[in-house]
Amino acid sequence: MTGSRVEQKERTRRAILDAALTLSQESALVALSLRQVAKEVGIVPTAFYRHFPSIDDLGLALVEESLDSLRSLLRELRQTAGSDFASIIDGSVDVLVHQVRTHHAHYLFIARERFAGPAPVREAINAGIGTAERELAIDLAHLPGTDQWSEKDLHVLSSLIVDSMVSTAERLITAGPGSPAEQRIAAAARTQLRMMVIGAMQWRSSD
Amino acid sequence: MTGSRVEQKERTRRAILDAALTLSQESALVALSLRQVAKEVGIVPTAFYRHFPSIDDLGLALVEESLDSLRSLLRELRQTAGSDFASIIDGSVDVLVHQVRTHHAHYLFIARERFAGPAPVREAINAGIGTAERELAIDLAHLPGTDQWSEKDLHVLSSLIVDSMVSTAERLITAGPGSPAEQRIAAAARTQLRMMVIGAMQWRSSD
DNA sequence: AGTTTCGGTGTACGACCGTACACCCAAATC
DNA sequence: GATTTGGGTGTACGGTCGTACACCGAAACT
Repeated sequence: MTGSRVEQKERTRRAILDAALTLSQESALVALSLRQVAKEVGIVPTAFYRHFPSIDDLGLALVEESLDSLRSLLRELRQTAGSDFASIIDGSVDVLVHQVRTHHAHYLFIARERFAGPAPVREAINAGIGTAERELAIDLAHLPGTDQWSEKDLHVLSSLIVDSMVSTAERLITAGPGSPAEQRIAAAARTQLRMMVIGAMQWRSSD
Repeated sequence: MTGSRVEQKERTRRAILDAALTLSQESALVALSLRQVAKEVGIVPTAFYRHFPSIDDLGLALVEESLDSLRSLLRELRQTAGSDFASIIDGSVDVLVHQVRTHHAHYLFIARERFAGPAPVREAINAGIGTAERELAIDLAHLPGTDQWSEKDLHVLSSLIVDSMVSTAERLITAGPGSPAEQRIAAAARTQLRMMVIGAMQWRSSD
């Protein structure tokens, strides 16, 4: 085993996080025991405390990690340029599908713990989604046609879009990466986004 | 204690279901122990088996009960008539808010267990939501303006609306019944539904 | 009236849980 | 080279878990 002491510690910490993420995929965070994680990692139960004060703190670290995936998704979405709405939508859905595929465990974790997790975990996740809605609202304000929208309406549209994306992500998770349903779900998400954009563009004029 | 033996048994069964629903509101179904439930009901742990073969079967019974609430919501929504779209939307959101208020525990249970519950529970819940989408699609087909929509597009719109309602319900749950946020969430839901309807009405003509 | 049925009781077992405590030993520090 | 540091070990404790088993007593049945 190579490496200095701090490298070794970091490696064990990572192993604990990975084991916890793997184990929490079947079942849930509340049903995760310190001893299960320790056994999976290959250390004795008490050694766990060298890295985390409690299982709850492990859970919180897992949320941070999963929210990192979410934030990278948002970053990638913002960079998804396109000449028209249609290509922006297509690109965004592609990004979503790809991200859910490559960070499947993280998004499954978020979906699971958003409502079922411990209170601090739930709050952290909902704060992350709230941030996504607020950032999207800012982006929407820079789009043509939303010049004289109220801030409230901007946020309502933003949360509508984010909700739809979250639902799509959840569907993608339960469908499983690479499944035949994946393409169907992606196609439906594109259509839904188009409908929403059309509705939004007509909004002020018919209000 | 009045009542025949079958009445008494039914009363205890109800007490078990109520206790389980109450206990599962903090934490989750997987973190629910037979002994906790028995203690809450006031019976000895082994007496539990006189009513359910296992905790999982209790969970399944709880899902059925919660899905009954969901079905009653759908029934009520279908009866929400109105002369125009605006009044149908307003009435529907009122029904949703009222249902989530009066059956708070059931909808919290559904939100929690939809992704975090045991596999049979998850499947039952998603089947219930799928049914809602299909029924809404049928209703949408009877509305003016959707004459020449494809079946697929009908279902895409239907799932968009249902997703939005589910998200609204989840928001209402976490906001808590009677909270100041409730009115804000309801108002946002109305706006979202209006945007979706506008988008849908323009759909074919711009496709 | 005698018998059966059955919801609820009480005890008991082994498995797993979190965690306190004393200990070991190699890397890091001096 | 002597000392300190700290990740990992092994044992041990009290608590909770699901569940098997024998038993009780009143309602239900014959």
